[in-house]
Amino acid sequence: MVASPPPLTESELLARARDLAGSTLAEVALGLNRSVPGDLVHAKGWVGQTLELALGATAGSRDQPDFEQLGVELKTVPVGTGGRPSESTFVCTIPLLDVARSEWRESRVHRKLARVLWVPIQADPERPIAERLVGEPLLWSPSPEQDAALKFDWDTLAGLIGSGQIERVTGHLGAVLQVRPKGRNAADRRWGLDEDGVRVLQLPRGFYLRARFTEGILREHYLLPGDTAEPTRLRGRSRR
DNA sequence: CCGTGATCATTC
DNA sequence: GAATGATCACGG
Repeated sequence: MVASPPPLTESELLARARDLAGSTLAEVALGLNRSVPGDLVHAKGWVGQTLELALGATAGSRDQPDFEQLGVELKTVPVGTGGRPSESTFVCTIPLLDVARSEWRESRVHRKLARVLWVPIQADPERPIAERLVGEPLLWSPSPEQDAALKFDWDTLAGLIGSGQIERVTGHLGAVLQVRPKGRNAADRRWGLDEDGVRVLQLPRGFYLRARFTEGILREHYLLPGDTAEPTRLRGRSRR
């Protein structure tokens, strides 16, 4: 068995994803003739790319939905103990030169998040990559409230960047959406605009969903622990 | 060369 | 510990 052909419908995609739920990453990789890295230091995208292959995603690195035919984006999300996301979720890079002229409804963020297949992946650091489990998938579109929250942050952040105030845009801004570096390293540069509209080289950045926002998405669909109070268990104690 | 797949690792 | 800023591999 090798990579799957693209699914023809959302139902088919969802069915495939459900079939993978409960498998270990080693089992998924074995079916694809893929080896499993011992750690992710030099393979940070390995989990996402493996699931893309297993589910028949087609877009590669192009600025298109992973499942082009369906307009669906695939996102694996690492979850720790308690099933809560342990990382933010990368959405897309920011087109520094023309973000000023774009609008929310036409933005990359809006397009990417219009339809997302979330696949939680068990990712306790202690657990070897091979033994991590694939979780139950969730096919999601933003609720009106979620869309409004995303738009609010996007308007703010894109507005700052578009007006050349990118230096003021740190990871601290945004309730649900944030901007963080997204490049080869801190020396990487892309063309952007300064406050006078002059082309200047800037650190490339991307939009990310805060883990708390993703947690809310998962919580709508799954019953996550933590809803019930777990008052002071282990509070104030250190390990070992 | 750039965007996508993300997680790492240093700083709060 | 959590969050921000930095980093790594790959495909087209």
